[in-house]
Amino acid sequence: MGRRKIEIKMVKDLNTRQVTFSKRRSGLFKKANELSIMCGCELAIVMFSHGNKPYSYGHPNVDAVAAKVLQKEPNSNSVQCNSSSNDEKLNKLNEELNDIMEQTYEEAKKGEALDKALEEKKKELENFQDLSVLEELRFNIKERMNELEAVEAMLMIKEQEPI
Amino acid sequence: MGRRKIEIKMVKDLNTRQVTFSKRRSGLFKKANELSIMCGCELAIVMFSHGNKPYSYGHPNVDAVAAKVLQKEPNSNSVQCNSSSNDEKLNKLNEELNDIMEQTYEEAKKGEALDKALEEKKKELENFQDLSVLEELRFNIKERMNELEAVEAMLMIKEQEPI
DNA sequence: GAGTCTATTTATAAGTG
DNA sequence: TCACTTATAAATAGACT
Repeated sequence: MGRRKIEIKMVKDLNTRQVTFSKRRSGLFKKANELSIMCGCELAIVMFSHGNKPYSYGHPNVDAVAAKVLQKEPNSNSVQCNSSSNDEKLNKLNEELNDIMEQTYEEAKKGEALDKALEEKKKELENFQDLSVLEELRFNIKERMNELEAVEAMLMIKEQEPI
Repeated sequence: MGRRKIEIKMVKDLNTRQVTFSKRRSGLFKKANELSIMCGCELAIVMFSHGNKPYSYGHPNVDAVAAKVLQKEPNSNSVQCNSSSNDEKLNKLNEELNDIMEQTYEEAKKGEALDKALEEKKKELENFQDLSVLEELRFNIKERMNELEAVEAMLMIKEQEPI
C-alpha cells in the first residue's frame, strides 16, 4: 500500500527498515486497538525491535491478558500461529509456554507493588507516538540526574578542600 | 476499507462481530508476520475472543518473546500502549509523568537546587492541558541541562582560581 | 528520527453462493 | 460458518521537510 509494491522480506537498508518498523508498528497497534474495540476481545502484543528495544500494546492492558494466559494455559487448546514451519513446534510451544507463564506469574508476584503501580500508570494511555516521547523524556531526566550527581560529587570534593 | 465506512466501536450484531473478528484477526496476524519479517523483530500476540477463546501468534514463537519479556520486565522501561478513551489520556500521562518525576525526585534528594526545579516541573506538569506541553517540557529539560553545563563550567573556573 | 504528502497497494464490509 | 467477489476505505512506500 505504497508508491510501489514491495516484497515481504527483510528490509536491507537500515534507515528504511527503521522507518518501516516505526510505521508498521503503529499500524499494527492501531489495528489491534480497532479489533479489541470492535469485537470486545482482550489482546496483548509484545515485540522487540531488531535493536532489542521493547514495545507493547495491551487491551485492557498487557498484564491482564498475560494473567489470563496463565489461567488458561495448562492443557490449553489455544489456536496458535507462527511464522516458522508450524507443525512440530506447536506442541513444544505449548509446553514451553506453560513454564514461561508460570515463571511470569512468579515474577509478577515478586514485584507486585511495582507492577500495580506501573499498571495503574499505564492503564489509560493510548497514543503511541506520545508514549515514545515519554520514554525519551524519562531517558533525558535520568541522564540529567547522572550529570547532576557528577556535579554534586565535584562540589563535595571542593567543600572538603582546605581553603 | 470496505463497501462503506464504519465506525470503530463495538459491533452489536453477534454474527457480524464474529465475521469481523475472524477477518481482522487474520489481518492482524498477517501484518504482524510481515512486520517481523521485514524488520527482523521478535513479536508475540495473544488474544481472547469475546467468548474467551484464545488465539496467538509469535515470531519466531510466542515463548521466545515471552522469555525475553521476563528478562526485561523487572523495572522495565518498555514502551507500552493500551487502548481506551482519549479523554483520560492526558490525565494518565500526567500521572505517569508525575510518577517519573517523583522517582527522579527521590533519586535526587541530595541536590536541593535540583529538587526545587523538579517541584516546579511537577507543578507545570499538573497544569498540562495539551500534549504540546510535552514538547515544552523537553525543551525545558534541555535548558536545564544547559544550566547544568554552566554550573559545571563555573566549577571548572573555580578550580582554576588560586586558593 | 518524526511529520507531511500522495500515488498506490492492501485490507476489508457487505454481498453472494 | 466457510469461500469468493468487489467496491471502497485505509495503510503505507517513497520522497521530502
